[in-house]
Amino acid sequence: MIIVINMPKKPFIKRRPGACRAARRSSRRDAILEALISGPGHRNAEQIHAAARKRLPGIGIATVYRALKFLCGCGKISEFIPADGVARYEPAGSRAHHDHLICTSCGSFIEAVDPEIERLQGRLAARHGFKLSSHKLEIYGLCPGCAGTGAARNALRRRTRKAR
Amino acid sequence: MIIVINMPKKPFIKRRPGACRAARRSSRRDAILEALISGPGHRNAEQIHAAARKRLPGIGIATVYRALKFLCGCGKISEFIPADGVARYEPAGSRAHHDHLICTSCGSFIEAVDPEIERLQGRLAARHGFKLSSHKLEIYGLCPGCAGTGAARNALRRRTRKAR
DNA sequence: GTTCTTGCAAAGGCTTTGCAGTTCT
DNA sequence: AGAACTGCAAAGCCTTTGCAAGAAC
Repeated sequence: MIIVINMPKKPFIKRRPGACRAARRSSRRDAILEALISGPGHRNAEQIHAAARKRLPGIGIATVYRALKFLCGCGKISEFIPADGVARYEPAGSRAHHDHLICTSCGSFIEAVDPEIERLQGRLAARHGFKLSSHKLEIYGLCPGCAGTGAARNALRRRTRKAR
Repeated sequence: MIIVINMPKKPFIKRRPGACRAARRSSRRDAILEALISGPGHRNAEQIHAAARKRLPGIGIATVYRALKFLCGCGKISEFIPADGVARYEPAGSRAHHDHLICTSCGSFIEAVDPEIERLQGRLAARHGFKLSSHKLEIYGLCPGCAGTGAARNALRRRTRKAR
């Protein structure tokens, strides 16, 4: 698979006249971004490292961390840090913004979004004089699979139907 | 200041018949909880350690971490982990649930809550078959003080007035 | 006396950084 | 050639854990 990566051709950070800090194309970053795009979302640095290693066996973990930071800075990927404190990454742009439903039993993530909540967040920020730039909503609970008894599942199903 | 701490008198975790794991009263936990209650919210373990040290100079950082975990388990305090990955703590119960507006410039936290957002979160969870147990909403942006130019501040003020 | 708590130091997990060599422009 | 990128190992940070000593019940 070939992925158009569209790295910045122009310097993306200027520090001082002498040091231009132009970003260069690099096979490692390509491999990392490819690995990120072609695999499942919500993976941590270690998992992305493992995936990138399949493409470029010698790639080091430090390079992965540096690339992830770089790609975040470029806006090509986005970082998200759940309650366990371990950063997860996912491609940005390719998918719309979403929040996360996180199962406290099996650890799985579900992506979800509610336009009305999004809107109300803006209102809440404005109400406190905040200039909103981003937000993170994480909902913890039990996923349908872990919710337990059949009774509980049925109750859930009923509520779900109603909400839709 | 004297604070009624109301530690569990009964065992709060049972492991096996022999080992009862009853929680015992301890001056360290008292000091840590007092420090937490009497100071500002949203402090990390290190800051709480410093505050507790003023009451009990010899107290160790490990004890602080253990006490914070214990107090979370008791439900006396609540933990919250923002995007920097460093846990913050605040007394629970004394104040209602709230979300956080976090300034990306000066790092300050503002507590806020929107009942409608709370309600919609329940709906969103139900829609995906999730049995909601808790949630975390963090809104990142610029606080009024950091919002920059007077023009930006005025714009904010205008929007704020409107939202109210 | 048994069980829980504590301080210290060591270790743990995740992430960043220093450095010397390599690659890109 | 100059500047950025890389791998490795070491260090950093926050947090947890092992252990022997102390305190509570």
